[in-house]
Amino acid sequence: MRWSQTLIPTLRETPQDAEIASHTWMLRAGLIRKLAAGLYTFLPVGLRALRNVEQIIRQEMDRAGALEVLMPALQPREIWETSGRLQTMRQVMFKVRDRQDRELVLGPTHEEVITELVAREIHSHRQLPRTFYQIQTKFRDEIRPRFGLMRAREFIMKDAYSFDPDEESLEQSYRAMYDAYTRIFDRCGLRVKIVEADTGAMGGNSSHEFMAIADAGEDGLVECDACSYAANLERAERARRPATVSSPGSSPTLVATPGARTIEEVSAFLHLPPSRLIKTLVYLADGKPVAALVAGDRDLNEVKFARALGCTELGMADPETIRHVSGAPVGFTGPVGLSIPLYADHGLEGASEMAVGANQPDGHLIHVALPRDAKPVGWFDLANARTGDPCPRCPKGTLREMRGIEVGHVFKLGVKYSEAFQAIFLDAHGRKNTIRMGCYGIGVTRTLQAIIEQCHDEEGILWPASVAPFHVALLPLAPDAKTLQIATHLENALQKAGLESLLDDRDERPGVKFKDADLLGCPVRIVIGERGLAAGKVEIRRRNSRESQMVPIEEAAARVEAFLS
RNA sequence: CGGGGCGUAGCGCAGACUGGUAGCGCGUUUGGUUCGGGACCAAAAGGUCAAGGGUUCAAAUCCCUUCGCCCCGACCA
Repeated sequence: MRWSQTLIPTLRETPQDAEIASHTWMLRAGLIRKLAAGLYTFLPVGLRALRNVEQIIRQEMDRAGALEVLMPALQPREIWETSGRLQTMRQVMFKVRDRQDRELVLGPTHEEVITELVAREIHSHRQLPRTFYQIQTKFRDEIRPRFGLMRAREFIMKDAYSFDPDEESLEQSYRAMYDAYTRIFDRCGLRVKIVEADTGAMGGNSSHEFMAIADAGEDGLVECDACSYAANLERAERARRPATVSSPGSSPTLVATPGARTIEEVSAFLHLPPSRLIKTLVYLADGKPVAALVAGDRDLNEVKFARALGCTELGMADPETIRHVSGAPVGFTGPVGLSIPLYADHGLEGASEMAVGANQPDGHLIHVALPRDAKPVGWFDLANARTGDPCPRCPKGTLREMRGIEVGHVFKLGVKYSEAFQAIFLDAHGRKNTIRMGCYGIGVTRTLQAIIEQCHDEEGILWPASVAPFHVALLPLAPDAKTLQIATHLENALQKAGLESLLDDRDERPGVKFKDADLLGCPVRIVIGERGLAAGKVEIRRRNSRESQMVPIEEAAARVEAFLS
């Protein structure tokens, strides 16, 4: 490919909307351009990299025995009624109407479509197991599109769906996808952690997320330093450790804390660290007020709280309700004397000498000991896990927090969709059975951005060879015919070796070509300049290590191959 | 949807408080010189200052409304 024949609009400055490195580089290297919030055009170079990621995914899916299909993005609303997700996913669904005023949905995912298909076409155990996949555009009306391709409203996803006759077979299909995902992200050059995850709106019983480790990631996760435990923060447990019981000490005493509402304010006012305060958070669980108690330096995890309560709807209580149940404005609620059910984090078991809201305006209680002065209905793991917490799975391990980008997610769905769509088969004995399902997603466009988030430096992108839009950047420094002729010769030699190159044939000064080549980030750069040409040599340089060497022109292609293997 | 910020040339920004000529850098076009880390000289093009309304002799600037974009929270690949 010749630079002068394509469109690579590199930018010298960071565009205003770019907030994180990968977004900045995608824009500056001319890979994508924004049309509107969460909607992006892939330019030629960006598309090449995207296709490379897709190809890796396709190869590994095929290798795992999955069958490629292509389903419509436009879907009738009826199938969403059948699954019951018209309601549960309504916030993210784009809807359109046809000329007869029928409502259609732009597919945010394809469980409904594939299950409807399978219910029609698969009737026998002889047709099972099967796994289908597609690489296709999804539409989600995200509450907040963010960071370029990281969270877009229209994006490309690889989604796969497995259909098995029983749990054991599902386990195998799940494992096959899990292993394929591991290989895919490895081939893409991504460092990922596999974590236990919450199943969310997808439903089903168990799931794992593939997290590309990055500080800019939207998800928190924890990992044990001793065993293999790793989990999304939404779900991460922490071991319950017996409290170091100190004697309860003096009885609760009221102190005036005018205007001190937040943990920080109370902490500063009473000269106590936040860990010595107890947060009392009033929630409405299926309409009934309840309170969660966690240490002042901890965050309540609502997913865990909902699980402890066994409720279906959970939300923070409004100020009116809080005033009603506690007799004080927001900021002065405490467990002592509170008449609603108290759910306490197990880290507070046996805690004494704590400070809590006094349930009256501008007052807090000190010298509070928990089981003595307020009796929770039980002790639960309610707070988010964090660095330093004990591992829930092994005796010695300590958890460590990190951030990640969710690039893949695998679910064991069970029969949620197959029951709704009557996906039933006859087993070897002629008995009717419901098909077991699994579903497996990779955010393809997100993966591409995650790669850049992990592989860049202060000059630009550092593509792994497997996904690089070009293997080699060819830079003829002088615009004369002879230099260009050698560059063309090298282009052909590389092509014969199966390597793709970008020949920068623009009439630009060397500095501009160097800067743009660094921005683009092809793994290898060949410079054809006067310095080497005098000795019949060109310079070969690796983008990531910046090592370079002069090699004879005729050996260049072979040397590049060696670099890339 | 709640909170915060921003819309001025293709990109990055100044001008706004204190109303009166639309400006800077980069990029673009043409000509010339230059050619191993974002060159230099000369000339040129490019703007209904997001949109609509109001105040005023006069609005990019003050007021109101709307729209768009970005960031922080609840959702997800």
